[in-house]
Amino acid sequence: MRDGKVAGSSAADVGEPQGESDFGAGAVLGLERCAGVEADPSGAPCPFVTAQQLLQGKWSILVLHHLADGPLRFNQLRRRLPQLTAATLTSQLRYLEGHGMVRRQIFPEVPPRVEYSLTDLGESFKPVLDQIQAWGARYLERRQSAEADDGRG
Amino acid sequence: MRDGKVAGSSAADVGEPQGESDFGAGAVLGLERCAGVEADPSGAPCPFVTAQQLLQGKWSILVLHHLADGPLRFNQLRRRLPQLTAATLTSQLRYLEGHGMVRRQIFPEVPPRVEYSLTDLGESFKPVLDQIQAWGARYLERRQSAEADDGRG
DNA sequence: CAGAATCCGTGAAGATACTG
DNA sequence: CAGTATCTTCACGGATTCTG
Repeated sequence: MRDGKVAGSSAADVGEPQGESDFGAGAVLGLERCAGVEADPSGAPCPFVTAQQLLQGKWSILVLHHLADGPLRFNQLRRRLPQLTAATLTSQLRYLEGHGMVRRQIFPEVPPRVEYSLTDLGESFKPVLDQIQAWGARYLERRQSAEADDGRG
Repeated sequence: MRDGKVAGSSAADVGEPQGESDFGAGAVLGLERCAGVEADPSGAPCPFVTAQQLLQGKWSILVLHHLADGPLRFNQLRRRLPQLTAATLTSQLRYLEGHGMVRRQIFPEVPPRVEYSLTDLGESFKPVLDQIQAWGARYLERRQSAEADDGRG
């Protein structure tokens, strides 16, 4: 659904760069019961399912990563993710915003300006990004080794 | 493609629970150039793109998480992920195996038995899972707070 | 500059039935 | 038990067009 019409729901539409009311918009991840994870039979939702739903997308990690460097404007993000079209970027941004990961600040200037930044919850995602980067590097190293050792049947 | 016919390609088909040749099967993530990430203009592939491609799926994280607890048989995994059909699980497993994350050991016993476990590379993913869990928990906490504070518009 | 609306292609995931 | 094969669906993401 995140692709359809949302029509300016949250308070970020008023036109002032406030910084609160990031969360609690009602749009939360569809937290299933972890599909039977044994780690927490108390009935609590599974963090992994939660994370999976957020990271499911093709760009979520990338967007969050770029935003982790600091606030960015719409087209700045586009520049960093050339393969991402405006429509998709908007969807991703709205999705992340709806989940309290990203904050949207509108500056009512003459040239319209909108800045995206990580919320507190989004900031808390940084360690994940950090580990992901570390793992990715390891993966790439392994790949190098595999290439160097390629053809040894 | 990971959904189509693979017809026993890797060496894990021979019938003995060996433990090498996990990697280097040739099937590696399509490492793009990070879509213009400024963090590494040297031309190296982006770890985030790599990770994103692996985590793209709907179940990858869950499967890896369960496997992180220790080796599991096919139906053990199915039991832990009831919503996952056999076909999809097979695809996921093959996908992860092809990327060197998961090892498949076939025990040529009378009741057919196959065990899945994390490879060394898969083990190296554990920190990511750990951080994901930590973040997920934080997200859920935030959600609780938001619910408790709901309606304050 | 920033975003909305719409249509469309792809492919991952699900259901079902069959195999060894 | 541990898959495999096929069909179908549908959400994701892309291209295009239009607005303020």
